[in-house]
Amino acid sequence: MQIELKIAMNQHLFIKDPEGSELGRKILFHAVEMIQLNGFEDFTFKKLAKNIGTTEAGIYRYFENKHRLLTYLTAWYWSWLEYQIHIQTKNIKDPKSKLKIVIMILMMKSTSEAQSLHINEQKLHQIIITEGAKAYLTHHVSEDNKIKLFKPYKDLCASISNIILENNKNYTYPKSLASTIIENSHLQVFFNQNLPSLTDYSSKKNDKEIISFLEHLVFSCLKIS
Amino acid sequence: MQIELKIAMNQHLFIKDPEGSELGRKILFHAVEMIQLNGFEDFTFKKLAKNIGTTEAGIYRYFENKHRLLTYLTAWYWSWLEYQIHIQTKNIKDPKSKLKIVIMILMMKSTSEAQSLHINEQKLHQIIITEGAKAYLTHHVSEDNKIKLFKPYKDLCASISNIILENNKNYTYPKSLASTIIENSHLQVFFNQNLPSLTDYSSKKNDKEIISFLEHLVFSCLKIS
DNA sequence: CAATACGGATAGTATTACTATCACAGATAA
DNA sequence: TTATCTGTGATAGTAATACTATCCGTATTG
Repeated sequence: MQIELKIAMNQHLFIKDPEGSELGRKILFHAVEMIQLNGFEDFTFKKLAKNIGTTEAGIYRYFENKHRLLTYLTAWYWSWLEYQIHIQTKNIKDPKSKLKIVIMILMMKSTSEAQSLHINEQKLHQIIITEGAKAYLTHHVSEDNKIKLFKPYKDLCASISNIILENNKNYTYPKSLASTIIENSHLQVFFNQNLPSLTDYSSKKNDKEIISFLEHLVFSCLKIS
Repeated sequence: MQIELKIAMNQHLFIKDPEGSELGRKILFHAVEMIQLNGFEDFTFKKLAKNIGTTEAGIYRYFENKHRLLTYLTAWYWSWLEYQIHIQTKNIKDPKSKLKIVIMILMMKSTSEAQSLHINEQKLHQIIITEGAKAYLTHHVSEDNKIKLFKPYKDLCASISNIILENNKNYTYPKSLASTIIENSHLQVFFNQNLPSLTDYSSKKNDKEIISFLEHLVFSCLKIS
C-alpha cells in the first residue's frame, strides 16, 4: 500500500501552487536534485528551467525567487517532520521512548510508510543540513515571519517541546531545548561530514554516535538517566 | 592604557593583507559596518568601494570575493574569541568558573581591555550571529578546509573542549559539546531577537536567560550541579 | 462557443561579480 | 640620481544573475 502525502502549504510560499500542476511538481523535484547536488548558491532558475525543459519565466510563475523556493522546501520539511513525529509517537506511552523517537526522526533514521511522490525526503534532509538555516538567516526574517513562513518550524518546535515537558514538567526551557536539538542534529551531521575536528565521532558514515550525543544531552538536561 | 591587538591571519584569507595598509583597514571597518547594517546578501564590493571612496577593483586587490571576506571576518572572530578565553581564564583555578567565563565570552558579556582599532567587536559579534554559519555552509567547504581557513574555529573548539574535560575528564563528546555551545549561543540570540517562539525567554533585550539555559545545558551534560 | 488557465517563446533591463589595462605618486634601492 | 617597486585611482568591459514584460498557442471548463 502506497499512502500519498499532501502537506498544506502557506499561500505566501508560492505564487502558484507547485503541487497542483505537472510543471510545478517538476520544479520541486528538479530543484531538490539540483540543490542537493551543487548547493543553493550555484542553483539558478535559468539552470533549473533548462533541466526541466521549460523557460526561466515559467519558474517565476511559481516562485517569486530562489530564496522563497528554499523557504518553501524548508517549510515542507518542517511540516513533514512534525507529521512523522505525530504518527510515530501517538501510540507510545513512555515519554522517554517518545523523545528517542523524535531524535531518530530528526536524524532520518525512522520514516513512516507515507511518502511524497515528487519530493525525495532523504535528499531534502541533506539540503536542510547545509542550506536549511539560510531560509531564516536573512535580513528580511522579520517580514517573512510576519506572513507566517516559519509557522511549520514553530509548530514542530512546539510539538517537541511538549514531549520534553512530558519527560520533565518542571524543565524551564523546553522550546529552547527543542530548537537546540533540531538545529544541532543537522549541525553535528554537517560537522561530522565536513569539519570533523569540531566533533568526536569515529565514523563519518555512521550516525550512531551523533544520536548517542544528542540523547545524552537531552536526557542530561531533563535529569533522566 | 590602550593595548592594541593584532591577530595573525591565514594567508589564504586575503590577497593582500588588509591590516597592512590604510585602504585595507578601511575595507575591514566599512565591511563590518555595512554587513551589520544590511546583511551579507545586500553587501557588494561596488557598494563598499563607494562607501570608502575607492573603486571596485581596489577591493578585489585585497579579497578574492565577498565570501572570502566573510570567511576572513569569521576567522578573525574565532581567533579573537580564543584569545579572550585564554587571557580571561588563565588565572582561574576552578574549572566550573572557567566554563562560566567561556559562556560569558561567547555571549559577549565579558571583554578584556585589549581592543582592535579598526574592527568593532560588538558589531562583528552581531554579524557572526546572522552570517557566521554561511562561512562554512557552502558547497566548497572541503576545499576551504584544506587550505586551513577554519583552523581558528577548530582551535577555539579545542580550547573549550579542554576546559570541558577539566570539568569532567570522562565526558565522551567534549568537542561536539563545544561546537554545540558555540553555535547555539549565536542561534539562541538570533531566535530570541527574530523568532522568539522557538525559545522560552521573557526578554528580547536581556541575555540572562540564554546564559542560564546554556549553563544548565553544559553543566547537566557534565553532571555538575 | 467564449472565457480562462497553462505554459512555451522571446526580448529586454539593472545589477552582480568579476578581469584587465593604464596611469601616477611616493618610497626605496642601486 | 635614476630606476623600480608598491599602492592606489580611473576606466572599460564581460558573462552571468535576477528578474520583468509581452505575445501567443493549446487545452480545459462552464
